[in-house]
Amino acid sequence: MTTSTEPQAGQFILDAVAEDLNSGRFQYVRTRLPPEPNGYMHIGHVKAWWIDYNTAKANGGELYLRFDDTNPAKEETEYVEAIKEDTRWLGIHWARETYASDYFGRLYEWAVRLVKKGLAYVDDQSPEEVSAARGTLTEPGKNSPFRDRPVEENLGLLERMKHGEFPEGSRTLRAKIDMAHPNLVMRDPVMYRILRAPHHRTGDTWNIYPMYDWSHGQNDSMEGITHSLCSQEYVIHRPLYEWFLDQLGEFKTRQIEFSRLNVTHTMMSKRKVRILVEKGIVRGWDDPRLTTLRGLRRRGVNPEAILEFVRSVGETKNDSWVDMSVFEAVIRDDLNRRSLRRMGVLRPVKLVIDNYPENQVEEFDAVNNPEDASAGTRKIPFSKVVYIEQDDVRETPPPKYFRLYPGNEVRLRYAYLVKCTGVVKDPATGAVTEVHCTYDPATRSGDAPDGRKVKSTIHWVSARHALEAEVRLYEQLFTVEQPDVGEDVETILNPDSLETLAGCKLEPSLGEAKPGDKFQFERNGYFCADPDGAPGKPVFNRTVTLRDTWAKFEKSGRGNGKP
RNA sequence: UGGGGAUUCGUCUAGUGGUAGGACAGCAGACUCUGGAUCUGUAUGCCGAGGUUCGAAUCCUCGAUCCCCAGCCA
Repeated sequence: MTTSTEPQAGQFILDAVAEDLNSGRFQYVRTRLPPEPNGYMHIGHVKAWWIDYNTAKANGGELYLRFDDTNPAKEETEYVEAIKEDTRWLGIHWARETYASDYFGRLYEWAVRLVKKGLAYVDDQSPEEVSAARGTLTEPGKNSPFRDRPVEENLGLLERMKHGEFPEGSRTLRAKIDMAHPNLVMRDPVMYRILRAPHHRTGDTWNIYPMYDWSHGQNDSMEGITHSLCSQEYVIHRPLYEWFLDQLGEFKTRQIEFSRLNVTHTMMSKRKVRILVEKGIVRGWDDPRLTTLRGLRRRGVNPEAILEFVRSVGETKNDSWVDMSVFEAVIRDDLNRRSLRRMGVLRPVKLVIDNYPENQVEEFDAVNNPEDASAGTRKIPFSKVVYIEQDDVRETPPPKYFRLYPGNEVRLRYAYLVKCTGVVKDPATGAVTEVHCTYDPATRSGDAPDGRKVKSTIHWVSARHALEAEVRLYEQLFTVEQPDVGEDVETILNPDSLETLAGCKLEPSLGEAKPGDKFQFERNGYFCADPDGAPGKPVFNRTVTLRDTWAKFEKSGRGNGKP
């Protein structure tokens, strides 16, 4: 990315890491991506992943990909593969792929050490009893009646829990810390619970599984992770992670927190995206209206743009909502530089050039990418009847409208100047069904010999050469800036988030587009071929529109003749 | 009401005792065979009140507001 060399916003993590290196606390840097394989990645994850990746890379360190698979009831191999694929697509490379479950055996030994030190105990209370005894935000909790069980008894019970002798939920192993601690996380947190679900990697080996709070920090320590970078919600867990490692006397990772990414008009949580998928509000986890990585990919967003976006919003501890327009601006910038230009008419109306020879066909050279001379040129065919956008014609033009209307002359891009001579309307609806014009043969791909100028250039596709296509236009899924998906999702959905256009007319070369190929349809926006298309029958997704000052002008009310 | 985190243009974000800067969004204009891109100009901000200081977004005091925590989720 051209902008990557600019000064970065939010460097406090890099500063902290540099401090640790200078002070000698660590001699190297190692970070980790800690996904739970229970769903697909979204753009919110990318911020965390970029920070982990960049922090390691900037310090000549390495990045581990560690799947947090401590809850077999929710996790599946399918998601492991999907996360790896998405991560590769992003261009993030990991040095090692590990799993929390790789350490189940060693973690159990560490737990036994804590039991032997009298710092953990088996609790026979039911989940309800544990909850009731936890106290509240303002009142201390009560000690479990099993809290002072002798070490030998705890050891025996823990062993029997592991061997599957007790039903789910009947017992837990808890750290013995302080039931009156003002930080609720420290009130004898559960370390192991009994779970009978088969694990996607360890099968039926285990009957007890570690809680995240018991597993995560220990895994970091075992892997020699120097910096555990995570979101703000884990600030209150840090004292617990440090307590475990202090009691164990093991390698101590430094945890640094930052705020998670929120983007307006979209929603990040896996749980809530699942609701949208299950309710059929979107067509799947890869619906182009979603900000999942698969959705963004299908929509036509390049991974480089996603990374540039999360880089550019910086890293702080502030709660924040980044405006979707910032993301769109980054997407446009990326696509503008690399997309091939093509002509595509989305809402076609026929333009008949009355003085053009009936069966004549000409070819014009068109520039593939004005931002990149090496992209070259192509030929586009021209004939007597072409399609133009309905929006490029008005029978009676509003103020400042420079396109086609009776008596006005415009340029057909790369072709001739044409002057509108009249429109044909459907008598029933009053809609313009055909437009007539005459062309000036002396203006072929150049200025008029008499030096006259036109104020507008419009795109077109030759009718007899046109390729028919379906085009899907997307807008924001939600009408509110900060959507919260609950039972009333319907009330905040944008009814126009998807508009499917059939019978769009594209220049013939687009027939060869393969799924994922991206183009700028001139004057319309950026489009990406969808896997639903077939050879000769393409389907395109609109990734993002071009900036459209005319649309803005018209929408503001100043372009429609109103004062 | 316990503990913890946070607060700089509309939105993100720099600034760490010496002219509050950038990006996006907005507005105005230039240029243009994409009303795109590009370029120029412009308005808007330090949560509040005291204090320290020649000088405070920055240091101190008091207050306000928002967010997180009462899963055998991560």
